[in-house]
Amino acid sequence: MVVIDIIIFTFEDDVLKVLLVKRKAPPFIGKWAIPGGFVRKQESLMRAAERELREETGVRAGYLEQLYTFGDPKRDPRGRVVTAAYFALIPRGKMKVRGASDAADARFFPVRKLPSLAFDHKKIFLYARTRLQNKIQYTNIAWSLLPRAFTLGEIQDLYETIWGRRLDKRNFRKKLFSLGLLKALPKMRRGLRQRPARLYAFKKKTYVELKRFFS
Amino acid sequence: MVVIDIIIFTFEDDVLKVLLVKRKAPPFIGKWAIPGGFVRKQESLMRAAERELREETGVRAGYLEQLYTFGDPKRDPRGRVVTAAYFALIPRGKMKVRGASDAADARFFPVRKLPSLAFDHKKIFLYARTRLQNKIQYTNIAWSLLPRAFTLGEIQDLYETIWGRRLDKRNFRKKLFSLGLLKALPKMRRGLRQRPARLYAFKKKTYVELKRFFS
DNA sequence: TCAAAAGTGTTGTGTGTACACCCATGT
DNA sequence: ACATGGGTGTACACACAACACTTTTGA
Repeated sequence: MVVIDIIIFTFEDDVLKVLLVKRKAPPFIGKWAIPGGFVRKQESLMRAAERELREETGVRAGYLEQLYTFGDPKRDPRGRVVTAAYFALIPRGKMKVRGASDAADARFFPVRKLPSLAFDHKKIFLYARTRLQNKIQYTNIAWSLLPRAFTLGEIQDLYETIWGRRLDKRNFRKKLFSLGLLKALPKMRRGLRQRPARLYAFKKKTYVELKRFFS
Repeated sequence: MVVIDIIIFTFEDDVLKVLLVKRKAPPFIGKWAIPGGFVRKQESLMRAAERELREETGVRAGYLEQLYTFGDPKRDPRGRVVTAAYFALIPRGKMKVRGASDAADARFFPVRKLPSLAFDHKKIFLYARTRLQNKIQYTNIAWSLLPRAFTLGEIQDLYETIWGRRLDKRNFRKKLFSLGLLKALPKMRRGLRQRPARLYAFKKKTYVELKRFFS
C-alpha cells in the first residue's frame, strides 16, 4: 500500500514550525503525526501531496518537493505501508489550519518543541529538516517561507534560524543584493520601537539554483 | 504495487555507461529497460535494491542511494505501479553481468547511445544522470566508479565525461591533492606508448560531503 | 624521431570574512 | 533619555582560473 506524508514547514515568531495532526484513528490513536493520506487511483504522487496540502492548510503551493520514500516493512503495525514523503514550505499567515478527516486536531509546533510522534515520523521529520538545511545553501527555496513583503532583518532571521548560527549583517546584505533578485518597495515597516525598516519583495517568485548560496 | 528500479552506472573505455536489460515478459517484450523487480515481504526498499543489484551484476555495493519515486498512474499499462528508483555506481571490471529472471539479455550501454526504453524509463534515466552530474560537484561519490588503483589522468577523464567539459590539468590536480584523500602508490602504469603515470588509491573509501568540490 | 600523455608554478581576479559606528523610531 | 534593531564600507585572506613547457615512454 502506498501513502504520502507531507512535512509542512512555516516560519513564524522567529522560529521554524512544522504542522502536526493528532491521530483519531488507530493505530497510535491520540498521538501527533505528520499529515498524510492515501493516494487516489488516477492520481500521481505529487497530485496527492498537493491535495493533502490543500486539505490541511487551505493554501496552494509555496514550495513542494518529494523528500524520500520510506518502506521499512515494520514501519506500520498494520502491515507494509510505503510512504512517499514530501516537504512543503508555506509563508506564515496564509493558511487556515483545519483538522483533516483522520485528525482530531492540527497545529504548528516549533521544531525544537515537538511532541513524540507516531510511526517512524520522527525519522521522517529529521530527514526533512536536514534536507531543508542543506537546500537553502544552494537554492532560494527558503524564500517560500516569507510573506510578500519583508525586511532584511526578517530574511536574515530566517537563515539564522534554519542554520542555527549567526550571520554577519553587512555580508549577508551584500550577498543578497548581489544576487539581484530583490526589489526595494516604497514602503517601510513602522510601528516598532526602533528605526523603520525598508520592505523588500522578490522580483519574481522563481526557483533559482546557485553554485553556492551562503556558506 | 511497489517495485524498485536501479540505474547502474559504470565508467569504462572513457565513457559513462548504464546497465539495461532486455524484457522477456510483457509488457514491452523485447524492449530495453532499467533493471528492477518486486520488493519482497519483510524486505526494505534499500534491501530490495541491494538484492537486485547483486542479482544483476554480482557486486555488493560501490555506491547506492534512493533516487526518486515515480508514481504516475499511467506509467505502467498494467495498472498503477509505483517504482522507487535507486541509483548505483560500480567500478568497471568488477561485475559479471548476467540476465536476471525477467530479462533475455543484459548489457552496459554508453549513455550517449541508449536504445529506446520501456515504460517511463527514459525519464528515470535522465533524472539519474542529472543527479549524478549534480552530486559529483559536492561529494566524492564519483570515486565509486574507479578501480582500486588509478591514474590522475583517469580520474580527470571521469570528471570531464560526467560534466561534459574540459578541465585544467594543473588546477584539477591541485584541488585533488588539497583534499588529502589520495595516497600515491609505489607503482606506475606502464605499457602504454607514453610516459608512465603514477598510480593512486583512496586513503579510505569513505563518503565525503564538501562545501564545494569542483566548479 | 615522433606521438602521446605525464608532470609541474606563478599570477591575477573575485569572493568570503572580519569588523564598528551612527540613525530613526517608540516608549 | 534610552533601548532596539536599521543601515552602511573597507581591508585581508583565500580559492579559483588562466596559462606553456619539459619529461618519459613505446612504436
